[in-house]
Amino acid sequence: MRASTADGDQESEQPSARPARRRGPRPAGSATISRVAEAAGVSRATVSRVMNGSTTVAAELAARVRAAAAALDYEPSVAARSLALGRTGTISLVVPDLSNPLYQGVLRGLGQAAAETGRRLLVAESNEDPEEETVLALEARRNSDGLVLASPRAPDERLRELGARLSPFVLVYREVPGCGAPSLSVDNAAGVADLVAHLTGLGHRHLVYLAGPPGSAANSERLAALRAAPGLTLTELPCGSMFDDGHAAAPAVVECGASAVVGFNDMVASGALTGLHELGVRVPADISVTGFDDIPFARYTTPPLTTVSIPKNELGRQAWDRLRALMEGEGGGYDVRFQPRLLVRDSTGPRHEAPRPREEQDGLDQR
Amino acid sequence: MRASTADGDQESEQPSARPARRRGPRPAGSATISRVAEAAGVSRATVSRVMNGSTTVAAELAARVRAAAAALDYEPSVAARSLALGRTGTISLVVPDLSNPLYQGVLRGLGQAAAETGRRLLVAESNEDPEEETVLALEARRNSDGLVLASPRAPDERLRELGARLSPFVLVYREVPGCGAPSLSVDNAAGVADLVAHLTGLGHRHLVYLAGPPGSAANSERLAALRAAPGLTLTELPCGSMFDDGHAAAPAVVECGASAVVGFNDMVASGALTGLHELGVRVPADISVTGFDDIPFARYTTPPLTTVSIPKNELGRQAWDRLRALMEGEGGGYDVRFQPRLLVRDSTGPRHEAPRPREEQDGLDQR
DNA sequence: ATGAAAGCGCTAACAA
DNA sequence: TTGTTAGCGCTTTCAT
Repeated sequence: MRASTADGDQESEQPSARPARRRGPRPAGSATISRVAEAAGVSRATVSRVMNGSTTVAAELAARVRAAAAALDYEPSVAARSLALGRTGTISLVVPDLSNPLYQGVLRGLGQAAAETGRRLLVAESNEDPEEETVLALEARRNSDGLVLASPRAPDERLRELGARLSPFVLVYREVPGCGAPSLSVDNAAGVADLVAHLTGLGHRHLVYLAGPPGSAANSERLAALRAAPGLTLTELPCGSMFDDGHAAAPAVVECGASAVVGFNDMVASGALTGLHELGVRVPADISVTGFDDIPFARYTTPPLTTVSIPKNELGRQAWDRLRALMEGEGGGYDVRFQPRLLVRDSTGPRHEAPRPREEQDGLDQR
Repeated sequence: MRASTADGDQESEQPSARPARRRGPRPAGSATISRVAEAAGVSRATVSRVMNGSTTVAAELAARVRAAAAALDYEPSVAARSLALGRTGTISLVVPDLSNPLYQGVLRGLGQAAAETGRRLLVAESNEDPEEETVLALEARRNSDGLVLASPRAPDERLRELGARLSPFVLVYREVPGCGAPSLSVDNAAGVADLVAHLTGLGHRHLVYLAGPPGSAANSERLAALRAAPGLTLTELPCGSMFDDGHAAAPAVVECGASAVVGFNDMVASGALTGLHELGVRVPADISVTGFDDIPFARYTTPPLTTVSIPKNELGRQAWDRLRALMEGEGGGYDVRFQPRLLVRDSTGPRHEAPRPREEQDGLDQR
């Protein structure tokens, strides 16, 4: 009689057709440490020592063990080691959205840094659901020795109450004082200040901000910094975070009479670039455009986008450093805020005397 | 006296300064199944049954167990379960380069699909090193129950000899008959055929192909399909796979007199678009341009790029389906080749009578 | 329906 | 230097 598990019925009478589901943990009939010990005529402890590079093993024995291991294709069981050692050799990353270049950057940086010390990386994506994020974080944490969490929207409160169970972990793109994790974030205000200095240096006095999603902390910070800039006329246009949002905003941009547009991020700025182009507005001759983030795409827009570069990969690498320190019981609980770097490309230029064929050359400018 | 394990000597006399490295697997003083059993006054077996949703437990007992578990913040040890069960609940993905949209797509698709069944995903990146890829694959495989491998450059030979140790695994973007893994790939020839049909339908008879890296299988297939197209004049230009490669090729493109350019991929095509623009050549009025892959960026070039879309996410999702089938001992070892889909956007148009101000209106066209 | 007991494969005191 | 002996925390026959 066939096994009565939910198997799906194949051809009836061929007991050897399928790979015969085993029960034990070992991949195939793969060797265990005991078998190697037996084959080499030593104890399991000795095999363990050899496999872990302990120097206190006689050369002759070590050689015998290695030979036996090789002969048997022995590979230590990761699960068994994890259980005995109390650590998995894996860390995890949870992010809202893997299609976002911001998170892709930290994924790469983190992955590479962790790989250099032989750690594996578990990744999970929450699809922008903050609740899901915390659940995933917990889950991920249980499966690894440490966590890097990018959770831009989960309430501070929640993170604080979860802190203990998530630890050791580090936060990226965000600061949550009192949650028990160091945080690696970006100084948006500084980035905006650089942008503003660049733009005013080019003679621009009236800027229009293409605002990001209202819930976004990055947006709030960038907006606040913009508002705080002295001697500037600022028009704020609700926009979004996607290309199409920026594209749709183009008419309003020319309408408002600003000589430079500051996009919430590079996608929005690129969209604006395209929209402006379609409207016959020349960039940067008629109007300047800036982005934020420096996504890979930004170098290839027409014209290439002036933007503020944030060290995405570096954030990931450093997240690993911090996490490792934490896992090893070192300190390292302080926060750091990365200073972004202005990248001047071709989408910004000097403010033209008569920006565009518009009647209201109003008195907003100060010269 | 302090534990004499290799601890690194810090300040001597402050036993409580650092978090006191424990030895056991449990995160903090977290509860074990034994403690829960004790608290609930039942055996560990019963706790296990309750935690795993066995129905054969008296309601009253189950409730008591659940209460105890909750009170103690009990969370089963993943490592212990893995060891006892012989599986980890994790699968892994190894790719050459996480910054490549092709692999990002499968990462997302695979991750989401696996998450839906509660599996975790381990990812590793080889930085384009084929040798490293196989090492990572082995490594990854040992840490998980199954593997999805994108290894465009590792020799067939190597993959075949590793097959047994990698299994169960599935190959993406590649076919390696006899290696023991089903493969999910893309029908490049069909994609090219669609492209050619589209282009010839618009009157183009002379195409220029911006070739990808010589080692790339995708390039060979696309090129072969192009060569096989009847009634066409084909110019082949060595190019590459990056934006700058395409950009640099622009002069040669106009030089060769073709009325349409077929880029190896979207990056190259975008670069060509930009280069052509700089040379004052209008697209698609003067010349048509096509890409391949449909990366996110392709929608936003100017003009938006006509390209061949390959189902990147779907590849990932299906990879999961196949892998699951394999892990469960079902069949599913057959290969599938995805049919790409032509996406006509604005970078292609009818061949103009007098394409560009060039003297040699040679007799290559047939009408 | 429940419990006792035997592992899963490895590591690390401790003894020798 | 090497082996012995306990576990690490969970699952699962096998009895009851």
